[in-house]
Amino acid sequence: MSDLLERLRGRGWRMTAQRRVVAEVLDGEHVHLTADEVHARAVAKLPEISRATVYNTLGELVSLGEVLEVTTDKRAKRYDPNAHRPHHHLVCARCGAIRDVHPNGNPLADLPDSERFGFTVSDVEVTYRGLCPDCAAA
Amino acid sequence: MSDLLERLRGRGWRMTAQRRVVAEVLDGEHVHLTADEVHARAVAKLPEISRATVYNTLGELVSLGEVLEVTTDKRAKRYDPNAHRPHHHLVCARCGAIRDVHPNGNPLADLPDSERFGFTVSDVEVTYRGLCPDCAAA
DNA sequence: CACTTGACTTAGACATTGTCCATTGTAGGA
DNA sequence: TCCTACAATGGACAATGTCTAAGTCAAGTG
Repeated sequence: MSDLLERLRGRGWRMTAQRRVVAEVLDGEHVHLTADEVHARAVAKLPEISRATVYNTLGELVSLGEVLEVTTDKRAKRYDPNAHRPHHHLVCARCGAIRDVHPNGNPLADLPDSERFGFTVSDVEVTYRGLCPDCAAA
Repeated sequence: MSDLLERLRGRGWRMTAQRRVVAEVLDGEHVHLTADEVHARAVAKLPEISRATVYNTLGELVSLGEVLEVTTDKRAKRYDPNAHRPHHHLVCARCGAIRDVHPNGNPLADLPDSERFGFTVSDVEVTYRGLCPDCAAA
């Protein structure tokens, strides 16, 4: 177990069995799960956990900055527990596989003031698209 | 009217009243509409057009490369008629306003081979997030 | 340790967005 | 004009996410 639970407790998070389970699911597998996948794994550990609680908890973890929301495709949002190491994503256009990638350079610096329209720009999200080796072969 | 309809006809697109209306809606307003907003505007011009047809037509326009799908938020996909000038997006995290932006550099070149995992990378989508002037003031 | 309080959880109804299918209509060529 | 394949319709269905009212429980207090 990581220090995720410790950090949350330190922030005054009320610790419940449900929240612990959700945090454990995210912490245990470094893949990009949908909310429903998180729920399915949580149910395996705590059968009576409800969908609403999973959604609530995920939303809170996102607000706290412990987890990132990734919306690569039209379907469900995915949750990325790797929030403390900035990174971007590479998505297979056919099968939807997702890899974390670390491009060179800083895209934030590439947006000149003249293109900011007065916005306070705080974040960039880069999604590379292509075909994974398996789909390219097929 | 632009040459969008001409291009489509030239590609062997069967021209129907419904498709013309959808194309006109996208062509007329250079904003980023959701599928439902497109449908609403289409209904204003052709009351009996169905939702399924709008979805089908939008999907075809995307396949043809005449329109881009943008998924900036958790909600609906948006459709960007500005498919022929490559650009990226700047989104207000609070109100969802979207602007087209043209950053310097080429993010595709910033992804080293060692970070491509054998993928055939063909496209990049960059989404800047922040607060628009109105939301920053509030 | 028991009490108290307000935050947390639950179940399920509801909302939104998108897809599918069988039927009906029609564009465009012969 | 007539045919035929392609397109449109509308309504059911699916997937994802949100909300609410009522019950439950973590954690601080005495």
